Amino acid sequence: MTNIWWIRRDLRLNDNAALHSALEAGSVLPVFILDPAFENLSPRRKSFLYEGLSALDKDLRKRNSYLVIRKGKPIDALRQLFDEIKAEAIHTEEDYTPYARERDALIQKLLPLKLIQGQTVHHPKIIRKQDGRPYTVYTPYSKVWKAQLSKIKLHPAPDRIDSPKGIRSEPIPAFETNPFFRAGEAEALRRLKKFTDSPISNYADDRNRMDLDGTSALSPYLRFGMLGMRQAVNEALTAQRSNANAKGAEIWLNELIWREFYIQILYHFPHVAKTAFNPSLANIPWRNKASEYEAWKRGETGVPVVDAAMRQLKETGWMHNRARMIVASFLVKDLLIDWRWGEAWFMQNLLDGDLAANNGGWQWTAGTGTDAAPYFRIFNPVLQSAKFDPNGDYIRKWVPELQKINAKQIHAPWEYELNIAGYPSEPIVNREIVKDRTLSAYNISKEKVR
DNA sequence: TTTTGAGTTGTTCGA
DNA sequence: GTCGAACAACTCAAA
Repeated sequence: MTNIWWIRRDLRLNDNAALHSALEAGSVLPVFILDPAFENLSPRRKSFLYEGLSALDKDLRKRNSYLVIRKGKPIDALRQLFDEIKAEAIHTEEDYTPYARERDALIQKLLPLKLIQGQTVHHPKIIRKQDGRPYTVYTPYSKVWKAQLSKIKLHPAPDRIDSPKGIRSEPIPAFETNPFFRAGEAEALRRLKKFTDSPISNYADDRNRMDLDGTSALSPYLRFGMLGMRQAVNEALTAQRSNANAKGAEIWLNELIWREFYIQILYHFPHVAKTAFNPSLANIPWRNKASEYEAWKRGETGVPVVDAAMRQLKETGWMHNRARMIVASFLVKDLLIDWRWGEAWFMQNLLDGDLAANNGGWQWTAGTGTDAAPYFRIFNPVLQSAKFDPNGDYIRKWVPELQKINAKQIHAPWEYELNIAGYPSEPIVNREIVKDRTLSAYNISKEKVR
């Protein structure tokens, strides 16, 4: 009997729990469904997915199998396919977003759908406080997460996958290769090795430097499961045992745990997808000036580090983590634009756009999220720029208009009478008014609830 | 129930 | 240039 391996966010053969489960049951048909819900993703992001599917198909063909693509609502496509091949069951990696949970619950009523845990190390419902409620603070959560970690034994990629022949498949949609991020499992593993070979040793310091390749840049691969979370954690644990890498590995492991923390937050508090986690900050009177939002999206705010980061996003589909915080703080605190506007833009454009992590990050910056937002957490983009891009190399790379500006002047060119062709002479907002304006808007929301 | 210690990622100011 | 303190008040988690 044939079992369907329904691929969603696990485009890999190594350590794939759903594939493993399907293989134990018999012959396996790998299936990916092009859901109309993908339509509003950026072309770059869709390309990353399609290239990933193409890479997966090639890997499957080396193992006597192939990828079947179907289009439409998953429930319809699966019922059709299920009848067509007289399948025994559908095995799939459990996904925890509200959309996925609703979709899968509906399908489970009609078809034998087996949800296999694999997206996270710990299932989001496992880690709880003594009183049984989920954690809402990262540090105690992470301690328990680590304490409950047992030895990770990875499932190797299967040598051979036997699949029924000749099942109809849609073609993989055309895609453009992204020179900054090639998709696929082989590329993910290459990057993982490259990162743990070297940058991880300086990760503690360099991960914040926008001008260096100090981060793992694995997020797009983790997002689509071209690399599994367990594989990444396993590497972090291995690196922790080496003297040179121990500190960096510990910090990297914590970053990985942040991923699971936010997956868990979304799982237990699905309202965060729509509104503030903290109810007292759900009624901030945003300014929401559309022209400023557009300038932010285009990278034309007149603040070099913000513009560089926004252009990096547009050109590559990825943004350095430090830069994400800076542009988010600028949109929310300096322009007083609803964090959900920024969240939506990131979601559309980031290759790694993931509801849980993206929402968690935005709510954190906005101060509406799980940790209490100290009033003083308003980033000064000029200071951040000077600190984390000291020579201005990151800015020059993405904002060609500033190519000739020196390291001293590049962070705040408006302070020098430079007259730069094609670049705003002043930032779109005067920072002197920002702090008061933002704090009073936040206080209005707090008072409404009180 | 009460108490206690702690909480990712900053900025500004003055010594 | 460097350093430490102040910036508020609140909620969470555990004892």
